[in-house]
Amino acid sequence: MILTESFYTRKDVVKIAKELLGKVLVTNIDGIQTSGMIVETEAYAGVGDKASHAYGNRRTNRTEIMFRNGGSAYVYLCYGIHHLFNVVTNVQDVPHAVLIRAIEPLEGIEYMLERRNKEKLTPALTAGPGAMSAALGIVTSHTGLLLRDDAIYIEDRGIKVPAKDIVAATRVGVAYAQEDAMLPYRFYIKGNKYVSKGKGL
DNA sequence: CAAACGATTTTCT
DNA sequence: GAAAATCGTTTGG
Repeated sequence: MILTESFYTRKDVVKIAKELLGKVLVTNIDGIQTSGMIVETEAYAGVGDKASHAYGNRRTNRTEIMFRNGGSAYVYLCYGIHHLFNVVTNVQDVPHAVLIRAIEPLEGIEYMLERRNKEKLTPALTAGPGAMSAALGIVTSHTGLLLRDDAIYIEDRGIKVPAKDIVAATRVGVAYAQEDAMLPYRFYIKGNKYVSKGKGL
């Protein structure tokens, strides 16, 4: 079943990040359906989190999406090249989000390979936030879409991830966040090949 | 209005 | 292992 608004509007973004592991992210873009199981996420706890774009209640045109009610997509362009896909959580005016960092390809693998200009399936196809977005066809113009729309949604296919297979670690690429960079806000499925290497693990 | 920078990936040495 | 690619957002003048 497709996750409903009540899944996203809960207040514990760290818990949601953990629960998203094993869920299936589906995109329907340009008439092509592609999907993959989420194997790696990161929580961004809004106002009090220096690594978040919304730290200190910073409200700009770009971050406005995060202040919405949970269940929207927040797509951000990084380094002018990479489209990073986030899920907005919590209720209106609380800018929490979960960055989806990696998936294990399920459907439409041939189209993902084509989008990424690759010949054969390797973990590099979807391991990492920029790579994953490219494979699924996600771009910044999808920001603000509801995750209940046809274009992008997340569903529960009954995949259960045992608690012992969920690993908590520090987030990637947020060294500038000082003490908040030490928080165990990154979660991934132990042993899964499609988990990104990151930089400091 | 101009300048600096980044929740990354790829490629070259 | 190191550096480049590349542009929207943010911040300062």
